[in-house]
Amino acid sequence: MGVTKRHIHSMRANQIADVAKILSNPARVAIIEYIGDCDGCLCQDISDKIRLSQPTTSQHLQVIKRTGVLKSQFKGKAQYYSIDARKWGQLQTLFNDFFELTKSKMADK
Amino acid sequence: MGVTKRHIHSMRANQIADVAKILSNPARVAIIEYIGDCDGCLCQDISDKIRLSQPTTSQHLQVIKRTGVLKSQFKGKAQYYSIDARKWGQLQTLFNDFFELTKSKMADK
DNA sequence: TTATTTTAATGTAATATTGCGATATTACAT
DNA sequence: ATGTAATATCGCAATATTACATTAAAATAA
Repeated sequence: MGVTKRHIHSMRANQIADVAKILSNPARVAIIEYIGDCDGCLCQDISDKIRLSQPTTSQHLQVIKRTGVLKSQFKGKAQYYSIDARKWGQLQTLFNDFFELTKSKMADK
Repeated sequence: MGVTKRHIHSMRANQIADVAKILSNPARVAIIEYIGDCDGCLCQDISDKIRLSQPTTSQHLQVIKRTGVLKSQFKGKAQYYSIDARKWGQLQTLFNDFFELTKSKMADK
């Protein structure tokens, strides 16, 4: 078939999967790492840095953007990307809670 | 093209992507949640619980197993799955470090 | 042995993802 | 208006993923 049956799972499971999907490609991980390094950076810079073409880089940026974790600020024709700290913290909490909950279940046994 | 260019990224970026890939499907998140609930459970039980066919469930279990986070113990014909607490802790650390590092970079700005 | 139960493997179909070239769009400068 | 630079979008080819039916294998029970 090939299509994920989202509707049969809990909202929480889908939520975690959605966030994990952002990080499930090394290019996107590298992009996030790089954006952290520079104080607002351009698509072209990111593209050069991670050594993927501009269209590919732009596409990955859109994927990350969809989750609301990316902010972008226009300065003329250029667009400076940065990470939304508040949203980033939320994702961290979501993940960490999942890891902790699973761990605490194990401790009971 | 369609194939991820792993080789152009850092080992760390690939590592994070590999772990995230496990959690990037809600069925696998649900499986991990359920395995936490029961003290060792069968493939068939998991399949019933998450409402996916036995082959599909088995396949997802293999994907999770590849990362070493799943333990399985045979008792006769049945195979009881459980989560390796030590490995689970390692994955949590990997993720949390990544989130923290990215966050700390933001704080500098 | 044979039957049953449980899990894994195989084959197949549908869909999603990845990456790029070509092109479009956007914003500014001249 | 025209040129230039930075991004985004489109369309494609290659590959990966998802899900299931069927079949095989392994272990036990009868």
